[in-house]
Amino acid sequence: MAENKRPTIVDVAKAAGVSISTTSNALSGVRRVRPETRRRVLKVADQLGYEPNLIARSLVGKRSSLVGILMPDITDNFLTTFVRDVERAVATQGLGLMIGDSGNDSQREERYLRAFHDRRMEGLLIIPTAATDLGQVTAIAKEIPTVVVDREISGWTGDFVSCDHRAGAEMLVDHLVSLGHTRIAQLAGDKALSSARARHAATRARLSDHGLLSAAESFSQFTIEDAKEQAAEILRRAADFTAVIAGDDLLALAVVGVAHRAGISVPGDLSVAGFDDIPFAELAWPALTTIRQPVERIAAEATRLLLESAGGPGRHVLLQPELIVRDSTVAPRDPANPAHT
Amino acid sequence: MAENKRPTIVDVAKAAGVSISTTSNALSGVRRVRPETRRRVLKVADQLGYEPNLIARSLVGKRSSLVGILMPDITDNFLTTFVRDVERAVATQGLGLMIGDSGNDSQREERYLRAFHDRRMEGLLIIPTAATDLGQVTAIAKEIPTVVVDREISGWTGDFVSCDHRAGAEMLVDHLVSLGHTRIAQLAGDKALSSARARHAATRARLSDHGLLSAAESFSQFTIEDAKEQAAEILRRAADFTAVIAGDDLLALAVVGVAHRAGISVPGDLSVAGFDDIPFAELAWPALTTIRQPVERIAAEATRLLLESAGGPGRHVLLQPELIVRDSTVAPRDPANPAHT
DNA sequence: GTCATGATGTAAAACGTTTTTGCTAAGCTA
DNA sequence: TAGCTTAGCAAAAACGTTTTACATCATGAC
Repeated sequence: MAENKRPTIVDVAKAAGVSISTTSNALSGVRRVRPETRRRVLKVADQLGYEPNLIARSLVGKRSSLVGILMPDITDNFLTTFVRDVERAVATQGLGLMIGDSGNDSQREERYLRAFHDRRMEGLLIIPTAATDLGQVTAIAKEIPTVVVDREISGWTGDFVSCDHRAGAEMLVDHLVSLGHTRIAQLAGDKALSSARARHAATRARLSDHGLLSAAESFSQFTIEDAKEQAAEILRRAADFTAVIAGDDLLALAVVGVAHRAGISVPGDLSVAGFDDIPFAELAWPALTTIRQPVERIAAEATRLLLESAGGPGRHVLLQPELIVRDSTVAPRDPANPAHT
Repeated sequence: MAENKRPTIVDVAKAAGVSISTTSNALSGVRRVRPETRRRVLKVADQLGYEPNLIARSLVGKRSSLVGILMPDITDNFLTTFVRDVERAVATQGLGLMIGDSGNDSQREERYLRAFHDRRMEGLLIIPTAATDLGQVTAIAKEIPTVVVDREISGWTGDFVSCDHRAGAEMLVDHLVSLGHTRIAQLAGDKALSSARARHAATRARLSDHGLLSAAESFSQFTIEDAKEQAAEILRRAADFTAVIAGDDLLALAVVGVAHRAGISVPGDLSVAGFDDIPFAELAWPALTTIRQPVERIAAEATRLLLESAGGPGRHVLLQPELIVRDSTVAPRDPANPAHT
């Protein structure tokens, strides 16, 4: 099988009767070559089926043309969409995307970070966990443009882009209050995550702006098991509320499911609102009122920062979310006397 | 910033007072060096913070240590899980995963295939679309170990791994029939996809084995919009069935939603079954009866084939799915006289 | 006629590894 | 003592590009 070795640039050069450098220039167009020569080289390259070796190019150019993304769980529907949009964004720049899913394991997180470093990634997108090693990230960020997305790493001074979680939480509270709800419970997300904390705190603060208190509060991981458990828990513990604000759509859907099973109808007896606007929010029954994160813009901004790589002080980009009102939130039947008790 | 250039192996060699080759050998352990020398090299490398450049290593070793995965839509929950499991599997081999999401666009599919080829991937996993270019894939497969997953490309003679769609469909039919259903409709997936076709044909055949005919049949893309539309359509067109077998969980969930909105209760008036067992199947209300694909094993087998790369005739691996009975399927109220008409 | 200039091309260096080959000294056999 | 193996290390080739530094020649300005 010696004959089907891939042709290299020297094969092309030989066949075209010119030097390697001329071949390179003819192919890349970085320097002028005589049109006739150029045509000949191109033709020969085509005939031979020459394809430049990107690895060799990377070595000399010091550009791997690869960006890496590190995240705790790609099956989280928000992250899935984000990955898709990032991939689309970097692809238009001729870059590839290498993914690292740590599964919330800090050891694997460290391994991926090291791997990204060794592979000389051109940029890194990091969706941190609570355990993300600030020191390691900061060290790597000195050599590789790095932007942290969605959640903060405490102490991080580099680029950061995220949706305005606070604003989203406020929209949700305002929406429910305007519908007439006064007893609102909160099933917040993992309090170890800055995004979940921000939503939780903002919800609470906005409630108090309206002169209200959380009717009940609970926290949950963003996993299906825990979501179901905590949803059941909050419905059991306190029953005198007419609406639930969930930390994300997964939690909201869990609340809906558990409520139904308990004979509480949504939205009749209980309004439920989520966060993220994952694809299933629209499909679910009832369709979920939620806050839509501008995922595509987050992806676009993140890759933009990556490629511009100012090097100056950390830039913070906060993107505005949008309230999507669907069927899971309605006015309470009788605010003073909820039906499901 | 000249001082924080990354140290190379020659820096280490100089600092340790040995040759480059000795340094390389001491580091990699591929050839014996005197223990004392080895220790010195290791110590110096550590002090300097030396990290080998994987790109250079790739160039000489002709191994990119990267595998690529090409798929039509990563936001499809089945594929998301698959990607996660593949990533985990290749990571244990020290390999990275580069993703390509074609968004069902054949032009982008071709571009990705070319990019994977140029980057000298060590292996390729392909989840094809109806438009996947057999010629291109076959050509690339001559140089890069390639395995096609989940759906067939007609004419493909290489490695292939998939769940046994036929068996899954049969389980579903048997399950519904054993519950007492005799009028079963089918909302099949995209008929351009071999997997969806296989499920559809097997469902039909098994029904006929039981002496039954499809009460209604319809096809849908695996997108939310079309799913909703086709679900509504099939419920409108014919109402004399007591169960629906959907092409996947997304479609099943769409049927559930549309049915509820139309005042048809699931599973009271209508049983619904899906396929894939995506995470939401369990969370939904009612929890979805479905066929669980052995995603993790599919991922494991696919990467195994990739790395073993027999080179012989194409190997076919068919993995057995599992019936997961949940709440969305029950015995029909009155088989002869469905309640929802 | 000389000299700068621009167009075109080549040779060689560089990128950072791994691997092959060669060299030296020491140990062993006969 | 000659010959042979082996351990340990070094030198250099190789991987396939891009880029830099020259070389050549024609052109036009003065």
